[in-house]
Amino acid sequence: MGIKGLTKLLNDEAPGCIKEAELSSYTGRKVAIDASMALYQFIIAIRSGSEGFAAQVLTNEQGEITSHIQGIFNRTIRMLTNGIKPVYVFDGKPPTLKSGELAKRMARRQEAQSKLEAAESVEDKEKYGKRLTRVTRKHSEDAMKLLRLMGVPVVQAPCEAEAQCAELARAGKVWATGTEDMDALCFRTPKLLRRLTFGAANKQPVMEVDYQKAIDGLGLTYEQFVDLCILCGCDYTDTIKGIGPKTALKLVRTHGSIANVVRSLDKKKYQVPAGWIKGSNPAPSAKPDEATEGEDGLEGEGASNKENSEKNESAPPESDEKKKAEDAEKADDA
DNA sequence: ACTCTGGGTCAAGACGCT
DNA sequence: TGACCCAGAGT
DNA sequence: AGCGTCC
Repeated sequence: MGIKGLTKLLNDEAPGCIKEAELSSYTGRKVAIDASMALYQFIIAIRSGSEGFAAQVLTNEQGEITSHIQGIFNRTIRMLTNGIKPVYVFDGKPPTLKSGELAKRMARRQEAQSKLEAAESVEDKEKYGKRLTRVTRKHSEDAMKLLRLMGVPVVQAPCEAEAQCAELARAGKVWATGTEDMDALCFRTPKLLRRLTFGAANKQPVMEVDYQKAIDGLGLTYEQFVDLCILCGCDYTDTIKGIGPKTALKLVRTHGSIANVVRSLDKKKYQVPAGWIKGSNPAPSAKPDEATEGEDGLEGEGASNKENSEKNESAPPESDEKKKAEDAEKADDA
């Protein structure tokens, strides 16, 4: 996923929305985390790197992967001891809008598959092996079980995890979304935290993005911001050749909406992909049942964040969210 | 000359001992 | 996937 | 900081 070049664009055009802070300044906060994303990173990264052989994931006696368990266990412990309260959100059914992108991924997957079979060198084998890595249903269930046993709240999202994270944040159930993926901003998470890790070799500070300051800084409404993201290139649509972040921002500012932008484009110069955005913008509303209500202005989260520390009521936030989402169908990979 | 896009690359966790 | 670098196209 | 280990 991800919006191509959004970080850089925000840095250039709305610098006020990004700030860096020490981990300690987040103690006491609840943070929603996209679990599938984390699991994927762990499975990619946690390997026994024997020299001369392709690095292997950790497994149990049955040959089942355990890297994700190592990873999520350590990280969660680390967060808890640092006073951060994670809420892990698991993906549900992928939105149908995304099917195009998913098909592309499948194609890339198969390409990697065949390249792996043809691979000679250790490096190639490793490279293509990693490219084949996926988070399966089983991995998610392992993680859920572990987290429940640890007493850490788990949420099953009806659809995309990032969307549910943002929704939890908007509802004040958590203070922020912790992710590397800027998509969460499109779902209006009031705060987005990047690099929320606690490695002993503490590399870089936490990066905090404020949603309200971001759209204010860009001078856009929420709808325009979504339009901008679509133009920049996201998971839901193809892009228009020749239009990147900079010009996309310029165009949206000038024309007000994506529909107007498309209308005013010189079609000879820019090829608009077939079947592109019709009239109204299809905001990636990823919560079929949940997010549609409560569309009204939910002010005050972004600006007056300091007071929110008291928002952490003693009860874990999972109870009602979970119920609603429990029956949602899950994506599974064959 | 400058700005931007696009296509390539690479790396991707966390611990504890030294 | 995202960050980065470099090449090339466009302004 | 670097490096081996985690299964």
